[in-house]
Amino acid sequence: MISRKGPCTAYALRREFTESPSQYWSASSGAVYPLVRRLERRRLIRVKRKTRDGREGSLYVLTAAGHEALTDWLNGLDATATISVPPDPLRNRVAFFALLEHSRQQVVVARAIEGLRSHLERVLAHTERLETLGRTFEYLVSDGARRMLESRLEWLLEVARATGGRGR
Amino acid sequence: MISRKGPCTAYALRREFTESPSQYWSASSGAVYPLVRRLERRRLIRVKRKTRDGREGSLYVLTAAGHEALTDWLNGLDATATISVPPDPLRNRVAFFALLEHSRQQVVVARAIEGLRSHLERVLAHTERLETLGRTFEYLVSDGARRMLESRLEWLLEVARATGGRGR
DNA sequence: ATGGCCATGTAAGATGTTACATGATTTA
DNA sequence: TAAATCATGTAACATCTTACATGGCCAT
Repeated sequence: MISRKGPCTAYALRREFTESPSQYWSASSGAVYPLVRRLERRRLIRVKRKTRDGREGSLYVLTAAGHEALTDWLNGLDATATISVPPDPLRNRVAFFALLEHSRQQVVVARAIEGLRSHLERVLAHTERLETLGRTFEYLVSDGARRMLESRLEWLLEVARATGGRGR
Repeated sequence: MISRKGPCTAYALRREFTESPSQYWSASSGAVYPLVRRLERRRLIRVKRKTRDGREGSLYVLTAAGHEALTDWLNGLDATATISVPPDPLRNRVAFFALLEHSRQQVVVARAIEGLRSHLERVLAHTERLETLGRTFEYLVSDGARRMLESRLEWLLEVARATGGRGR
């Protein structure tokens, strides 16, 4: 993120995390400020200069070692850990679904389908906006999220058939 | 897992994690033994009896509070955090792909596509085996993983078009 | 009877969460 | 100018990783 944004403060990074539509980034100050210090200690980033408002605070940039670590990470796109099935709290719960009463299964799956549909609508709108703006990689990322939601929705419909079909 | 397996030791739980095709479970002894203690301290599980081989070790079962926590968790299937886009290290890297040279982008994406294809074959075989065995929920979970891989593969092909189409 | 794996752990260090503290800046 | 918010943190606690320790079981 520092490489993409240029010189920025720890707080600016926090904002990126906070505003991300993805919920998997640790945006708390207790996570970000110590993280920035560790990156500095490991010489992957360095202070370019102090901020010029009255506050304590620094603008960080990547070091050469930081750039190298970044391209290494990007080149790991084809690593097995990157490629193999990502975790999914929805799939994870269904794995233990047999422990739930059958009637509850149907209720909860039906509600999840509704929730997924409305979430999908929002993501789709966002994806189309990025496409018309011509922001290629942002569009691709959003479209990846959209595809994942669609595939999960179809899958949930299959789950609903499997749990509903045997009922009563 | 304790509820599904019946009385079992911490080590038996470790085995389940280790053998899971998903790589997101912490199977190290340094994670599992302390976890079991915490669950016991919080009265979600309790010792049913000691093991009968010569070793120290206990068989654990759920308490009433543990059953309640489990069904609460399963009923959270439709919560927003459960439903919304799950994290994906592949998508995450593509989000920063503009920082990589164009020629590297193409190489790495092509390799990722190959890797995804072969991974998908293995998961597909596993899914079909579970279906013929009639193990409904295990089949559904595996099929969810398969669908996710397929949708990511199609998406990667789109990424390849987008990065390749603009190249020289 | 012994070497290798099974089973049960512990210790140190890394990282994240939650809650709090403190001063600067902005806004009503 | 008082209240709200911005910005920069710290502290305590929870959890996970990596590496190690220890003793039981089992096959040769």
